[in-house]
Amino acid sequence: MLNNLDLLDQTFHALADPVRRQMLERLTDGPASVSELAKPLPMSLPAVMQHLAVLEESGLVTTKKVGRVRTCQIEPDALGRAEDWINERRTLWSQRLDRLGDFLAENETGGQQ
Amino acid sequence: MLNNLDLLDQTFHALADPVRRQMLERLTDGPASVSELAKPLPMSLPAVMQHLAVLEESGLVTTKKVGRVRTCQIEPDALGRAEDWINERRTLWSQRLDRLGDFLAENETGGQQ
DNA sequence: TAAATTGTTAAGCATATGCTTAACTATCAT
DNA sequence: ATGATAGTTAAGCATATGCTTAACAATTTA
Repeated sequence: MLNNLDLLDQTFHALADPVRRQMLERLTDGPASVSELAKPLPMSLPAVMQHLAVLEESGLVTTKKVGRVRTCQIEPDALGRAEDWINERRTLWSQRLDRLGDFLAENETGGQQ
Repeated sequence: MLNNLDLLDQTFHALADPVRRQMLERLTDGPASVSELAKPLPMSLPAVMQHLAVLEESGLVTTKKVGRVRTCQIEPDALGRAEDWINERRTLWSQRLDRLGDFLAENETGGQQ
């Protein structure tokens, strides 16, 4: 539980917007320029740049400018942070439900209220 | 890609706040009342209720009121939605990186720029 | 060099978020 | 019935988000 938490905040926040998820899905097919990312989106270029900034701050995407073109690509490790938190919770939650199931089974002799 | 997406938005948004994650972590240990959830949090009860509302809307938490006490519990399946999206992306992303690695290896004969 | 392409910055604006306090309701205990 | 407990609702407020349009800058390309 480090300052790591702020990055988790930013990662989940970045993922919470369908436009940003769409951008990530596009980048799954390979690197893209800002304009390419913007093309399918129903908004101005500056708006796309702002979404891109959120993705960069979260670490989910990195970019590099060459000439006048900025190329964007995904950063798989960043997604790992969110994945780890969720997987850990899921494990604990299902364990808890299992124990609850056992408890209910053990007390099934009488009757359910 | 159904209306499912709105729920994904809500789920990731719910997870993007450290207070809400803390509430979820508390609920991992078992059901709790609203007051119990609020006790460790440095904010008013109404503020906690608002966070709870976000968690409920996302489906991550369900509640039930008995007498004057509202009991809250986690809903593992809801977390599965976020987990699935992330896991799918991670798989695709690492496949892409593998292909990229292969490509780089194949062209390693000459030299890297 | 002039024009087109690609991206960036700044300002403004409407709405959403995350809190607060105050007032209120419902239930339980005495 | 009185008071304490648990939760709820409403209003207000500061800040953050998600866009927009209007300049502006840096590269190509012609």
